[in-house]
Amino acid sequence: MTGAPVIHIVDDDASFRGALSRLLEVSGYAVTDYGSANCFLRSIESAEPGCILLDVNMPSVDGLQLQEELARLSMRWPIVFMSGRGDVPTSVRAIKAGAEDFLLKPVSKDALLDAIDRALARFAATRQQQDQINSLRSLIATLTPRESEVFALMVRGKMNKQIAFQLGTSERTIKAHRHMVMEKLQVQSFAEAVSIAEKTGLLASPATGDVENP
Amino acid sequence: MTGAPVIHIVDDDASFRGALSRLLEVSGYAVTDYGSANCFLRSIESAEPGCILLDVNMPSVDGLQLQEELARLSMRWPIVFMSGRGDVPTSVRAIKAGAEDFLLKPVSKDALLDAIDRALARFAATRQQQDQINSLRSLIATLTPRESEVFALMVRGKMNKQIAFQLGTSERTIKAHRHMVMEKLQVQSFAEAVSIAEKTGLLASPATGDVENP
DNA sequence: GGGCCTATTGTCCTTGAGGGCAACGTCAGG
DNA sequence: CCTGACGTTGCCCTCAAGGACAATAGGCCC
Repeated sequence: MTGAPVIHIVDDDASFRGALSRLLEVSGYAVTDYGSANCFLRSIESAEPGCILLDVNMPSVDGLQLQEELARLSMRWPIVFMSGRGDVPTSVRAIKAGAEDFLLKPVSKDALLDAIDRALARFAATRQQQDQINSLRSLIATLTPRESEVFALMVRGKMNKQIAFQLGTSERTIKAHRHMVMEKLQVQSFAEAVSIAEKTGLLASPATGDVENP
Repeated sequence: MTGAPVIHIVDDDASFRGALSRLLEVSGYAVTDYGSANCFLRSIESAEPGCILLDVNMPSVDGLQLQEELARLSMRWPIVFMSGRGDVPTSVRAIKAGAEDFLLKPVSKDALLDAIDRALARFAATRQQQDQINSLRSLIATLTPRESEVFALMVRGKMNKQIAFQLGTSERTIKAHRHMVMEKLQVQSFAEAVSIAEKTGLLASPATGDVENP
């Protein structure tokens, strides 16, 4: 099922959509197509991840609006726009919003395949690093509230005794929590723990009620 | 001198350039202007940092070429393009290469000031984080070659004895180097050292001849 | 040759981190 | 009422990290 990434075509012109589908399929891509933005949005939950070939001018919800909606849903799949009468402001807006490319109809086959390749490459790269962050976050999610507090303080370089004081408990307890943190995060060294905190943005957030070390 | 950021106008049309300069000056900006891309490139070393208002269509070196050249020089100042007869592919290329905006002549005053404000805001944000990275890198630059090796290994969670073995020296020596590293990086805790390594991309680079810990 | 920096190393001692073992109290579920 | 997860803590022991004090050796500049 989740083998190769899928190319999702969204265009209200059925004949164009069909032609495009066939073109991409013979080029070896997996393709699905939708006649409208709403149609795509409805099936988005079950859709295979991949990139989107999106027509700008569509009735009801146009391409840019769909792009906005996807951003709101945190669906950051790469988008390649296609437009018949492309104007500069529209293309600028699309690209600034993160579109991979903005092609003018009639679309040259080479340009299209090139854009799709770049989109898929970006997709792969993004997904890989996103997966990594997510797996780290899921590890962190297994920490109990108390362990999270200890984690946040230890990766800021606080000593056990300082953490104990700040949390109003004993050093031995902190050691116990710390042990659990290392175990749950599946790291062997303190350095790795700090690295995880850094990658997941934990160190960027404000120190929770930090008291400067005397 | 280095007070407010400067807006650098690059356009071959002298009258347009003049009008733009006056407009921006009365709006309270510091402005310099250049009649060609080469003219700008010649004075770039001594130029005040800021953003660039760049005409696309110029003889000899056009706006996009200047953008490329600046990227090659790692001059990542925000660029606002202006073009008389803007076409979609050109604008797409400019934005994809990182331009802040792409405006069509005649440029509306509001749109221009808005784009400039965004460009300057981005400039400030970028510069701030860049300055932070640079100051960290300059700290790292004070490390001797040997200290750098030790630093790279310690932030990967290696124990002193492992580092000593790998570098063919004694544990005591590593302790001495480690001490110097902490001092030169001006950090009190090991966690901060790891954090610096992470921020400066040191942890992303391949482990130098890493030997797995038995 | 003398002075200074870098790298190196040793010994001794202190402190911090971490683990083993054992135990206690609370609170939510079953 | 029993169980299990969570938070808690004491005692003791080991090992790693770090500082103090001291010393050696190679290079480089004056």
